Amino acid sequence: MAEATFKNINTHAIEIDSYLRVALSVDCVIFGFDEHELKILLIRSDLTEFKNKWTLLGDLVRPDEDPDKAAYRVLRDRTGLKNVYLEQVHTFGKPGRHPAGRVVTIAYYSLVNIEKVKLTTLAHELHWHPVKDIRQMAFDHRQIFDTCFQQLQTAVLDRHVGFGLLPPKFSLSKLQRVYEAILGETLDRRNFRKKILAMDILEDLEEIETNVSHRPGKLYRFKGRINQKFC
Amino acid sequence: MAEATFKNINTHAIEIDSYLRVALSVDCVIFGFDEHELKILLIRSDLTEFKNKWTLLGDLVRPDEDPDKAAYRVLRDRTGLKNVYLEQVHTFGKPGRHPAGRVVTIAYYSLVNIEKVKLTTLAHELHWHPVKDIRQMAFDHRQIFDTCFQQLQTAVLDRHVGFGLLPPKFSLSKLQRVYEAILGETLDRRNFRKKILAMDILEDLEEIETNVSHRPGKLYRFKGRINQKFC
DNA sequence: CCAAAAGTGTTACAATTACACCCATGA
DNA sequence: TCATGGGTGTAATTGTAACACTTTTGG
Repeated sequence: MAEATFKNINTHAIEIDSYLRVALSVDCVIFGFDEHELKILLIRSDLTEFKNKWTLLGDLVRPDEDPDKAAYRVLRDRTGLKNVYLEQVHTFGKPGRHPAGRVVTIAYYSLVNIEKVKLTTLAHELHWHPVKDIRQMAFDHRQIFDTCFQQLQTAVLDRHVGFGLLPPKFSLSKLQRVYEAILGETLDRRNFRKKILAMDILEDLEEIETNVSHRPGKLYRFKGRINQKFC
Repeated sequence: MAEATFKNINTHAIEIDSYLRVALSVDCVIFGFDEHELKILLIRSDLTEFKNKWTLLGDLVRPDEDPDKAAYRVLRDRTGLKNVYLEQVHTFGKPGRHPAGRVVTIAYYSLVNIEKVKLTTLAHELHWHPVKDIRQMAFDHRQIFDTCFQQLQTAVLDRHVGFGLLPPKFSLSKLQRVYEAILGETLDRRNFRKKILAMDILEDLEEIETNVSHRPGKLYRFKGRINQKFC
């Protein structure tokens, strides 16, 4: 079992043979919030193994590209957006997970303001899918989605990342709907407002909604960054 | 910017050129608990760039090896242990992080019962370091350690993973010392006991400590698995 | 004036914190 | 008998959960 010494990459200068290398990709679960519903952005695969199955947006990480940057690149290319919330979640690397050979993928989720997303191309039926309708997906993407969605549910309570799904100005009701969509449960309006306002993370813009056929809500802005992980 | 279509690995059958491949490693932050202190297992690097700096235990992931399995392999080879708590934390892949070229590493932390660890070889001064003494490390290993330690601090409260550091039978005081060592703060004894016992995750073994020069504590066993992620 | 959603406080309950004395053992 | 850590309960505080009516707007 244990030999006298281990030669490895942390302790010794070692040649990394080509056969030891793997392809590295990033896959992004891009969440958007459409009035009342959480959605993710998907395209169809053309691979014979997964013909017509839905897949996440991803790409190979380029030589000398930081994986985080690669994920931002995918987002920018697909949504036109630059300043979005992005968080690395988990790396999936089971052998056989990809028909093209050994492809290890780093999964990210990101939160975008869906109104700002201009889908510049609808190639491969790129479009938004309600989270509640997600069934089978290509590769292990269903598992990746599940992991990312769980992470989002934790993060919205712990770190209040939900603001990433909203425009800069929003009413408390919109914010509540975001929390409800992510958590999949309804929340008490008074308790929600109390809690959020007590956190002192919102700035009252002294403005109200317009063109709503009911009493307009006050508008707020999220103070500071959602967390340190912006690009 | 956005082209009409993107050819990528999720949608098209693509040749993965060799230059797109990277070396993939795993690095393990192996935590042990030595009476009153949290420690991690480190060795010294021989690489000229990091001569005599401390490094985590890691290795290249083998062709067709599941990264999780690779992490278990590293643990088994270095500690002789098989059934340990292991959790993937984050993947670090900044270009330039490793002098051998493009090496992307998946970081794990693991929790072992330090009494069971027989360091079969002391090559490269393999030994336990108090967490509080950790300073500089080779590569980006200091950052990896910080990330894993933070994760552990969250996990011990959320998922009570701390049991992984203890032998099967332990007293409540030992358990409390584990929590205190991980969190870096002292806890109230009565409140701690109340909380842990209320969770109904401990089995009273109807045994007591022996050979202690004070009133012996009752021994308990952790019911069920720490979480689903055992090997 | 009707429909729709905004705004607002109080009370009950649960969880957390703070805190001090006696007990069992080995030396 | 002394030193050491084990074992135990209660009261105060804080946080969470439940709950209903009035207001403002557009149609």
